[in-house]
Amino acid sequence: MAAPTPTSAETVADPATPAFSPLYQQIKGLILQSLQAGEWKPGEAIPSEMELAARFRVSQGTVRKAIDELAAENLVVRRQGKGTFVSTHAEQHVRYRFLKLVPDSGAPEDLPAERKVLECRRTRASAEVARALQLRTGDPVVQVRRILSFAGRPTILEDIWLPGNTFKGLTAEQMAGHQGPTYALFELAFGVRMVRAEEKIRAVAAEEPQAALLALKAGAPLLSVERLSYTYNDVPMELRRGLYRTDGYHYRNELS
Amino acid sequence: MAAPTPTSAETVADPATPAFSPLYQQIKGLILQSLQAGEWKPGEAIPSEMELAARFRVSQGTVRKAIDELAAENLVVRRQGKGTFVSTHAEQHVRYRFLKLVPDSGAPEDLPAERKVLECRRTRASAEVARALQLRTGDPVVQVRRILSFAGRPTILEDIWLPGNTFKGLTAEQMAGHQGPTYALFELAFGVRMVRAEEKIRAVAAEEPQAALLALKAGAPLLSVERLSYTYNDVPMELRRGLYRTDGYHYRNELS
DNA sequence: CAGTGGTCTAGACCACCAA
DNA sequence: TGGTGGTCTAGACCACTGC
Repeated sequence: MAAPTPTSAETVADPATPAFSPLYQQIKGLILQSLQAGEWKPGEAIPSEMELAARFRVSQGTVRKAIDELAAENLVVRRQGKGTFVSTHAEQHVRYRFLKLVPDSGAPEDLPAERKVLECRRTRASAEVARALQLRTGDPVVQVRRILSFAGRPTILEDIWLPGNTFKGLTAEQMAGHQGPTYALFELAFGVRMVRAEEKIRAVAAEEPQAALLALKAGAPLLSVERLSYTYNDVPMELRRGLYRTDGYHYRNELS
Repeated sequence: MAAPTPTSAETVADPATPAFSPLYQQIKGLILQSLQAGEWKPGEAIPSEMELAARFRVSQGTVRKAIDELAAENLVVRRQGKGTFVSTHAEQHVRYRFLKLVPDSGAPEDLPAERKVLECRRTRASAEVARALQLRTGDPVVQVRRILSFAGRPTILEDIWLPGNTFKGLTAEQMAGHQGPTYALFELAFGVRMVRAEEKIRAVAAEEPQAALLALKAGAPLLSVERLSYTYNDVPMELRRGLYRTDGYHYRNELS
């Protein structure tokens, strides 16, 4: 910008933005819009800081601070000398970004989670599922039930609910056959990027239908992990309820 | 610094720092040293950015970036118009910084955790405890066992192990009688600030001695939360093993 | 080598807070 | 009112990457 009025909103390229907030926040918002509009696909590079600075008519430092925040939220990844890239669940250095279950014996290793899809069908949202996914009760949803095995042993029994409209046409074959994390499949096949998630964790006793699937006796303690995943703009896009065996594995968390 | 050699280490005030890293990282290290040396106590303000810039002979922007990182790690808290303050577990806006158990029914509320100390004694480190706390087997440790009750119901049974030398003289009366979080007591009485922690979470079945203390039948599922807390410099200072009831409460976690 | 992100500076001004 | 953190700029140089 030419005139020294850094805090005024109107100086920004896109006049539709009404916010009165720091310039870098507005820039962040604009980049975010391009991100969710799909202007740059997951794994691709976004324009360089200089380009963005020119596009938005602000200094490089301001763009930099905007991207800093996006990087802190794991929406983009910076690579020195190369550029800034849209985050993706594929080719993530940590194979499973949202899975915090690790073997008791040190390193997460490769965890070549074998997937077995038990069920994948269109159904209607229960009241509980509807509330979580911000749908109406009875709206179409896709439900998937599967078992993940580590080192040949069934370890996680998972139920997944997805909004039926967005995930129209998801098949058991896709869920079973794809490479890499399931969230990578969602990116490629449905253009849905899970950006953050909240988990509610409880200890529960295995009940009979599930216990058998995990090769356990009824009553055995299991970790119940209920995960609600969000895309951009805090839109919930997936509800997951996992039952984790924690003999030999544990859920690892870092606090600060 | 006068000459434009920003990346060289020797230009920094304290010549003892050998690192070859960005200037702001070195500054961060120096502030960190003052922090752990107790130059500023928890809750107190650290010098202003301008003062620190003058002390270290760098620009305000460089100090700023150093403090940014410290703030991101929750070691200090910035308050616009007032200053930057050393973090403390007392007067934390979230009463319990490391406790992620919340009631199923929405708001964390006040959670007036009633504490009942069952045991507080000096003993010797088992192999397992010694390994976690980086002591030798048989070294003196203080062990505390207590029950936390929420809304009058015993909910958490906790065993705590602390290095005996640092926590010499910790009494059951202190553990029971202090105001606010236990970590605030540790700051005040022993000058130990817990800065980050790692947790390993498992589902276990309640065994007999513990089940009774939590008013449960043996075999009931419990969340086992093993927490290793660190002070500055990644020195482990506390091992905690909690058994959480998760009927009515859950462990809440955010992923990104 | 050119292009990218990363660091550092110096100076201006803003927003907030307390006396 | 003066001091604090917060924002923004413009320009210089460094470190890494790939051609």
